[in-house]
Amino acid sequence: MDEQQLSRTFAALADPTRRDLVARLAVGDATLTELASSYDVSVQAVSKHLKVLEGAGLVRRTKDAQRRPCHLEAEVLDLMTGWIERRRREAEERYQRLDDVLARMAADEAADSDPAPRTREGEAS
Amino acid sequence: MDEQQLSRTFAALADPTRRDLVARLAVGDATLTELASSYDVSVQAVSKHLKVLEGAGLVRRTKDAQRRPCHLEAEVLDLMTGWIERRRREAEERYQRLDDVLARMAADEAADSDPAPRTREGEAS
DNA sequence: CTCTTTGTCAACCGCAAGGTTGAATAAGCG
DNA sequence: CGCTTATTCAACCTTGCGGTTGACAAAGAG
Repeated sequence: MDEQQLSRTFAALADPTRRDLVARLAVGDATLTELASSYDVSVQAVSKHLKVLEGAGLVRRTKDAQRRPCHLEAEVLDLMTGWIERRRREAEERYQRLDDVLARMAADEAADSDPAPRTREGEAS
Repeated sequence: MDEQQLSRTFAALADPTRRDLVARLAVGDATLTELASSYDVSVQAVSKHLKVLEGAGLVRRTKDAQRRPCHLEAEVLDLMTGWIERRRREAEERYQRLDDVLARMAADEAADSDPAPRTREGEAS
């Protein structure tokens, strides 16, 4: 059910401006106008970006008079790295399994039953 | 300059179907129809998804007769984790710095009754 | 050669993303 | 109080995404 959370977080970081905002906030909190001054888009656009980051749980906006300092909520990033590392590990395991190599050879043999030159099934020439 | 690469990779994984495809391919290579059978969308839609993943460098399609096995290129994932971990570390460092706590206190004080609101570290690094 | 399997290409649709401008709200400042 | 600053809300526009259907290419299988 945190699939949505994952989607939102990945989508949030898919935008270069938003990534830059996160990078900027990783260093220190900042307000909208402070942040917006770094980009050539309107303040409203940056506000929207921040709202997206907020929706992804990556940013929390606190209240201070009429300005609203943004704070990076870095723990959410662990959700992503968790997901990624899992796939990474699975792929690694698979790569190292002997069964896999054998299965690959069998599959090749089934595909074209000739004495094939075995490197990897990849580059067809 | 691999900003684009990052954007493409994050965007690719922002879609739940695509994430599932990656998860599926992390376990083992598969063809289009094999993969498509798991989802309730058309084969063409899945093909598009694979093309996106391919564009992000996450998948490589090899040729085998009329079918095209898909293989996960897991190293690209490291690009993301690299970026993420960097921000994570920066945020962590910042959190642990004493200066930061002091600045926070000063900022709080500034909010209440303040003569010198210039305590925030700007865009130094 | 014909038929079936596997996958791609092309055109189209609905919708949300990212951007704009313009007006509105909220809170310190003179 | 009225003005300025900081932020948001609302309407609108253009693009791209994820999906569809329909036609087409390529390569085994009969």
